[in-house]
Amino acid sequence: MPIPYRDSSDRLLTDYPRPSVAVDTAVLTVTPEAELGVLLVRSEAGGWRLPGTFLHPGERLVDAVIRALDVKAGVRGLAPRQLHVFDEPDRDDRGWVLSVAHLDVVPFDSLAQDPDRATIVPTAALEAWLPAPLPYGHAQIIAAAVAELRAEYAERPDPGGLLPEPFTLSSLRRLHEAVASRRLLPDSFRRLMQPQLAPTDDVSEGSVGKPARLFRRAPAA
Amino acid sequence: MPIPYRDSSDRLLTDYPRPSVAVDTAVLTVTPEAELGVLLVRSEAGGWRLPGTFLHPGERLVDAVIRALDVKAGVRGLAPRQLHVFDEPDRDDRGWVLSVAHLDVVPFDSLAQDPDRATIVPTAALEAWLPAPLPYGHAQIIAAAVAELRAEYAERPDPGGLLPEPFTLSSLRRLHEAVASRRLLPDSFRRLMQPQLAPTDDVSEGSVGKPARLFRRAPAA
DNA sequence: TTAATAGTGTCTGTGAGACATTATGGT
DNA sequence: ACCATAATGTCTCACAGACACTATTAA
Repeated sequence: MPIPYRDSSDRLLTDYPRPSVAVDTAVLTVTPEAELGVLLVRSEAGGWRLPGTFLHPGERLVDAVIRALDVKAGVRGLAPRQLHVFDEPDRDDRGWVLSVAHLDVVPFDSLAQDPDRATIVPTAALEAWLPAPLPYGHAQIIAAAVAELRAEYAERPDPGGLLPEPFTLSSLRRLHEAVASRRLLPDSFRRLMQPQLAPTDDVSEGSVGKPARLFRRAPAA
Repeated sequence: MPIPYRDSSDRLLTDYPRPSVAVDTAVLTVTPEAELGVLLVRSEAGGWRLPGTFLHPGERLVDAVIRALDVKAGVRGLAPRQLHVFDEPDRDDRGWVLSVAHLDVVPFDSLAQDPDRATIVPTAALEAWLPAPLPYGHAQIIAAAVAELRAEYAERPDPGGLLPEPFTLSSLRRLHEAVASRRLLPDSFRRLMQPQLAPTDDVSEGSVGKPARLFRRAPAA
């Protein structure tokens, strides 16, 4: 129960109108075609938008993100990160709505898509793919999410856990190249990442060329 | 006027209780003693806290920050940056309150302090200085603000505009040392910062030793 | 045997760190 | 003349980039 409280204007806290608070999430993944993609769902208006929902009473933002992805896109098992609050008063025609943008990373195979409800769009070709611009500044959110993801992948091996273990350095590098959407130097990549990986005694098999050693993500640091 | 809208649970948007949204700001500065300090104001309960306020209807978060600093601490002329949303449901005993943490940087001389209302506390000695822990997770906010400020000062010369122009490389380095709270190597500092500064034809005077060239912050990049 | 890929060794250029040397003011 | 500080020159070491060379498998 709120405790009565007067601010500097001597109005009760509960007197003020309050904004609705929504969460919108850019779910990023790497497609089998090695492209960085984002999950979009159909909006009520018929177009496409990022999955989102309104925050329920007493709910954590993270829990609202997980709930929205489960209900709207059938996605589970996530670790969302907060990006930014979008607060333009006129950004949403449903009223005064603040949106807290989030980023999440999910393996492509975990995104069992119902094509009528959800789809994965390559971030590089977002505008060309969409019939109409995304509402509510969602394009800004995707841009911020991609920038954040690239910053994380530039430092650590697959922090989003997109690659099933064990994996080779080559497959890890191809994943990172998809995230960065540019070629990475094999030498520099190996020097940066190999110390952060746990080696196994196994090697890859079934392909031409010398079999590659298999690694797992590092146990400690 | 909000447009009626039914979500997946078939409840009207306006049916849901909404959270109060507050802004809390860590105003950082460097004191004449070359310490990194944060502005605290007296709370209604008698202790100390970060200056903050509730978001008014239709107001931008940035404007709420500026209003709070003006009203509660007499500070003007700011460029706040958003840091993070704190959403623990029980963090505020006045009810369901989300707090959007902000960072701002202000020259020490612009903080005309009324000692009964506001004070500057060295961030390094925060816990030792305070009679009681800060409420509402404000210590977390300060830690995040200091980390963000240090990241910015590691890259660019005085992005917060704390130093009056023109200035010498030595005084700029002493400022950056105060922000980082560690010694910086003069050689590396000069090599990183001098290309980002605009030289003037003047030199410092009135001190012992060879006069130093004076610089201004870079015009472009 | 050849093609293809994995993995290693090594050369080079750049830049950080360290420090010596010169420049130029005040005392 | 001497001291203090600014400014410059240069040596060394670490590392990124580049590339040659070896290793190991499938076809």
